[in-house]
Amino acid sequence: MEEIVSLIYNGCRLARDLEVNLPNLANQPEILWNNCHEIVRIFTDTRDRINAQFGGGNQSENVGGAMQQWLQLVQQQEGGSEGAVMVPSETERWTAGGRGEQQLQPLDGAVSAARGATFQRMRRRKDDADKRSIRVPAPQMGNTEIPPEDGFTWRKYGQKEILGSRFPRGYYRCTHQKLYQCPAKKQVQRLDNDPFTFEVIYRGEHTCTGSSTAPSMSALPLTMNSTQLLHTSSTTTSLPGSPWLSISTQPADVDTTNTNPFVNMHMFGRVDSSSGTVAGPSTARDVGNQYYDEPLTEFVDVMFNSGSSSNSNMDLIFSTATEDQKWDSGENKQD
DNA sequence: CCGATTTGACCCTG
DNA sequence: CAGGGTCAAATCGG
Repeated sequence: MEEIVSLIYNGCRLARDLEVNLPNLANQPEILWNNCHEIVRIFTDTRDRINAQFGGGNQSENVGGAMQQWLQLVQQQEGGSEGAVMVPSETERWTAGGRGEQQLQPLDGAVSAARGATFQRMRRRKDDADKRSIRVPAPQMGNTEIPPEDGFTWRKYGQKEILGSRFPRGYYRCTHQKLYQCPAKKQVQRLDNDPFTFEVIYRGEHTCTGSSTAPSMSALPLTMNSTQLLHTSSTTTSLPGSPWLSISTQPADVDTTNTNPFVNMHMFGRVDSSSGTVAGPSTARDVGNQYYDEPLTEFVDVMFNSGSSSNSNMDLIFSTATEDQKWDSGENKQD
């Protein structure tokens, strides 16, 4: 067991080092490739060991179940210590940077007559209380054009050139809007002065997450700074949370009474409620407040939950070399 | 065939 | 009236 923990720890450390050194390695693809390979190798090895140790099969479900059991044990050992298992409700998390909710309103006749719609579309403007603005770094490898994943599936319904902005703004709504009347929407736009950063404005809250067919995972952190981000996504849909995942390998970040380094893996979120200026992509942003830790259980859910998504999350986390290559080849989908 | 994306037009807000 | 948000037809892709 300790061996596995050590492996994971090493992998995380390597990933972090790689991220820190990314700017220096940008024009040294071979080193970059080797580093990525090493990380993948470690995690693949870890997966195999976990499979061997926890229950015979080699499928990711086994890993997930066993891991969850193990984590429950760990958490029991931790006792009810503060910060260990407190799961903020989804609503609390989603409203961290703002408040209010959004309901469909009955329309007045004129609009529906013109549009043949049954409900008047919601139109709220800038000072909308329901608006949460965050900034997330764009992926620095692979396709840097796509907005980062946040664990939900979004459907794009519009794109507009914005006056004074170099980049268009994309409009997304929750894929389950129709099915569950989920009012969640988001706008994604690159920052003019920092093309490696997306500004994402969330409106409305997800009402679809309680359903068994809706994404089973709960909302992930709204944002984090670039040094905490592991970029893995190369698609625009349904990678449940992985790029938002941040694994801290620095015990100082969390409760140092933990003796198990793996227990120090948390997810961090930071709500950007300000609209401060933005530094470059590799600089820590000075806009934050309100750090909060995601509990380990939730992290594991994200990693191992085999529930709703067609993708095996385990496969995502412990991607093989072939998956790896998608990172490099998955780019250039854009206009 | 069905769901997602694109894109021009429509319409509301400031 | 300008700019921004949304609709919906056309198109794309699995």
